[in-house]
Amino acid sequence: MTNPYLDARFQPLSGTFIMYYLRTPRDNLDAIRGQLARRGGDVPWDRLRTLIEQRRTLTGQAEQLRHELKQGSDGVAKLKREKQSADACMAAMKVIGEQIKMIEGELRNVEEALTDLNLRIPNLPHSSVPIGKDAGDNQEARRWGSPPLLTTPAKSHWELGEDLGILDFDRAAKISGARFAVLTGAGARLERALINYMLDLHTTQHGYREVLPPFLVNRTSMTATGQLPKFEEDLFRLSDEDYFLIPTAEVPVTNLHRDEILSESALPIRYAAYTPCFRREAGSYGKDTRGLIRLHQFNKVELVAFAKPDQSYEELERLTGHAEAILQGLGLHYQVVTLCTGDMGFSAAKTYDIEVWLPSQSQYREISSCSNFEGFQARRAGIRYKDAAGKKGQKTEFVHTLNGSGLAVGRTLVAILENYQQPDGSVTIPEVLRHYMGGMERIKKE
RNA sequence: GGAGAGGUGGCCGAGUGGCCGAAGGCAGCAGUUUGCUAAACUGCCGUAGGGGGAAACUUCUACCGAGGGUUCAAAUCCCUCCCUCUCCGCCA
Repeated sequence: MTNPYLDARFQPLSGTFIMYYLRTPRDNLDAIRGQLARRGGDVPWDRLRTLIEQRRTLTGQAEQLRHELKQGSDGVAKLKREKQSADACMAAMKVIGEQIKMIEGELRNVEEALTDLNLRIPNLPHSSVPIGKDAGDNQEARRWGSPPLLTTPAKSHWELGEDLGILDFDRAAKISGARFAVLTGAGARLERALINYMLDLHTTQHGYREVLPPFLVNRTSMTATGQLPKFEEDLFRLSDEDYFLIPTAEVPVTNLHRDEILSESALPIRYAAYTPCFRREAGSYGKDTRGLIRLHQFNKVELVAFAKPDQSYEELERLTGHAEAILQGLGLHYQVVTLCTGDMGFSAAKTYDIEVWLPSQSQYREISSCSNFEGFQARRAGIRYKDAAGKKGQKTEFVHTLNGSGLAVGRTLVAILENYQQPDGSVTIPEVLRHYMGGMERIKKE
């Protein structure tokens, strides 16, 4: 049995990951089982338990034998130095060596099975997360602003955009296919203005360091943040190389510190990154087929944070607030909801979604998702921290990782078109964006 | 794509089969000393897992890019892969 996630073509996941992950379930398998039951899902607990037992037994045997081998080999060296015959000892050690190989073979099989299984177990929800089975059980946390007062029936963003000549879906379909869009003229510039506005606000007002990462990443990175092994069908992958197009900047940016030990004084570390995002959208046939809401490629400014465990929930509130600040600056009405256990993503311990008001649909649509992953990604990625001074007794611990969209740029553009539409079909540009638009105040038909 | 050189602890850098978890140096930490931030000296100073101990600590195992192999014994020998650097080609 081969495990592609430990494939030697790429850096395998660190030993740290494997050991920790195997250990936790053993210590409190039942507690974890209980917590996990709240999010539904299926974990083969008996098989897990058996594998853990097997691993423990085999590891003990292997260590004992290796110890004997080491002693014996040292004995051989000593005998040879004293010009005595070591043949008997060498023969005995050869037997032990063979036993070790056998046991290590079994151990490898058990560890691969265990690793693969562990990688497919979702994160435990935080105690403050409401229990529920789907989006209907999410809880509204707060609302900001109010819907715009439109004097005419609200047009959809694709009608507005196509009428204004700034959105072109037909040509996008010709060049690429369904679920792609072309922005032109003031539309392209508005998208770029939004990216700049968001990055500028986060880097100058909110304390984030800007990052421009690769958009293609390897399998190990995808596994570390939790997209793999379970969700490969959601990703675009190159056929000739084992590279994946990132579905979010969370992947490259979180992996920035993979297999590193950060100094405690450096925390929290905050990054803001603009990247395009690529998603297969498998299984979403028929949903949001028109417009910019659900595309195979879209732009996003992502916020990523690494925090000490005792500060990560404070950080989640702060990060969510930073995403909200963008919407407030743009004057867009939104609500924040706390996702219930059944609606949360695989890797998250707690998630807030920010949903912006879309007049044409008379509903709130997700524009940001802010999550605390606690140690889930950090364990998979081997991201730890330690006191800078390296004082005695200072334990290296896993950091908590967080991230959130700040914001999804395409959907923000949608919200602006729809919320700022005028009776004549033009669109007013929010104040804060005007200097990024060369002073333009309104998008009119060209 | 072609040719070559390399990957050792936070960093630099020794180490071509056993006495090597790894010399030495730098940085860091603790302390001593000199009437000041500078210097000298001494000690400590990787990660993970298991056992023992209240703890300081101790003991076992693994790790010298990754994986496999040879051997009683591998940082050291062999194979595969990944990565980095230099030169040529190509290209933004």
